[in-house]
Amino acid sequence: MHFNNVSEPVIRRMPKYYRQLKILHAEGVDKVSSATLAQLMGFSASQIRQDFNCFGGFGQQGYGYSVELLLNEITNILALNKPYDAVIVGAGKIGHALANYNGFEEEKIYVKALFDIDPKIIGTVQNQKPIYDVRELESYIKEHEIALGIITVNRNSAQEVADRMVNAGIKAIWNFAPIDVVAKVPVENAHLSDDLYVLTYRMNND
Amino acid sequence: MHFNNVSEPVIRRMPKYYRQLKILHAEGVDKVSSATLAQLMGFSASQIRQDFNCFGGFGQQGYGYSVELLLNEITNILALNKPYDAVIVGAGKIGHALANYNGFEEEKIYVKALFDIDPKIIGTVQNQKPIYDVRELESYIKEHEIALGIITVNRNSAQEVADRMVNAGIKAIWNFAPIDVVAKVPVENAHLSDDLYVLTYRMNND
DNA sequence: TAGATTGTTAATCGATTAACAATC
DNA sequence: TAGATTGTTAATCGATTAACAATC
Repeated sequence: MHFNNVSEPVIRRMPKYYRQLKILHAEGVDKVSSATLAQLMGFSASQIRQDFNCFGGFGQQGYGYSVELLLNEITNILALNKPYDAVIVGAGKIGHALANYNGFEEEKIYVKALFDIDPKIIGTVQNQKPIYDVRELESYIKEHEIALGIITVNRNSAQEVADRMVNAGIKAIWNFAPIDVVAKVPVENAHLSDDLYVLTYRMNND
Repeated sequence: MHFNNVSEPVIRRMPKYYRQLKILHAEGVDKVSSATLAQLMGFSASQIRQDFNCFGGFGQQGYGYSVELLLNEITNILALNKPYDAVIVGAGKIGHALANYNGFEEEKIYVKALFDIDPKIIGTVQNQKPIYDVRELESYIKEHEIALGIITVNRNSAQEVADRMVNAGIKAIWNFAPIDVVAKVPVENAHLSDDLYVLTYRMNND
């Protein structure tokens, strides 16, 4: 699959459709119209139809959309139909929280190992996840064909870690350090506190 | 301060300016032009000037922007010039990771307590943060005039916790449960995995 | 068939970029 | 003063919404 000319806002809405359709599917709903989905999600029906039609026509005139079929299509679009192995660099609180988040395995994203520089925790296993010396990062990524690199180190080391991940052949980076990491592979910079500042803004300006 | 008609995209860029200006300020830079900032941040100079002028004219023709003055203005706009007390409901891994995140106190956001339903941890203190019975949530919020409620429970309890927070007088909600929480106060739903799915999409479609 | 709802084109709306006069 | 850069208006671009023919 290769979709070109799909705009950023459309891509960002796809995970939201995915979540909503999983809920409908779990509830046993088997068809949904763009109008119903619009009401559930707070989008316009028109936008929903436009969005889906960026990837092909998944509906049926006069009927609507089959929840199961649409969910399958979106699963494929988001490439969540296959497993991904991941590593986390930075075995601090956030690293461990992510390592133990159950939602990942539900989507076949498997955190295989954590990496750190602290000799006190290197070599230990926490919640079935081994913690290795970060010096072994490149060889581990290569040997285990790790696709996803998760960065939970401090802001000073984040870019260096990203560079090393890319050199070792990682396919995408999810960065939680409060800095914009740059790489030639796809990157998502989480920037949690940006959302928090939007909250403080709204608390005082709404 | 009350700014109306500031569009969503502009609001979402303000934290990014804030971060960049803090860096420049820490580096001792004392003036910056929209062109320089544009280059640093990957925005257009025109957009930067438009954004700032939503809130007032902070620059000087022929000179540019004073880093310190601009940082102060944006700090005020984001209302980060005063302290906020916060509580976290859900003392699991993510709850603890957030409770111990140093970046908060840097912005005068103080996590005063965590709440949980697990009798095994209720009454304990972890990293200087007490864990209380969630039944005490409302009275604690009222008594300590807590402004910010952070939700790190599972998806089934998140909306109920949000409702209880609002009833107790909380001013804003930051939700990490994988569901859209709705409230009459400002809410940010983190939805971390949405970003992850954008990564899997891009891994396969770029 | 008639009713419903999609797929898709056209119209509108809003956000970004360009341009330039104001002015430091 | 001359050069630089803002603040702001106008032009462009892109995203959303409206409309409706196609069709199940």
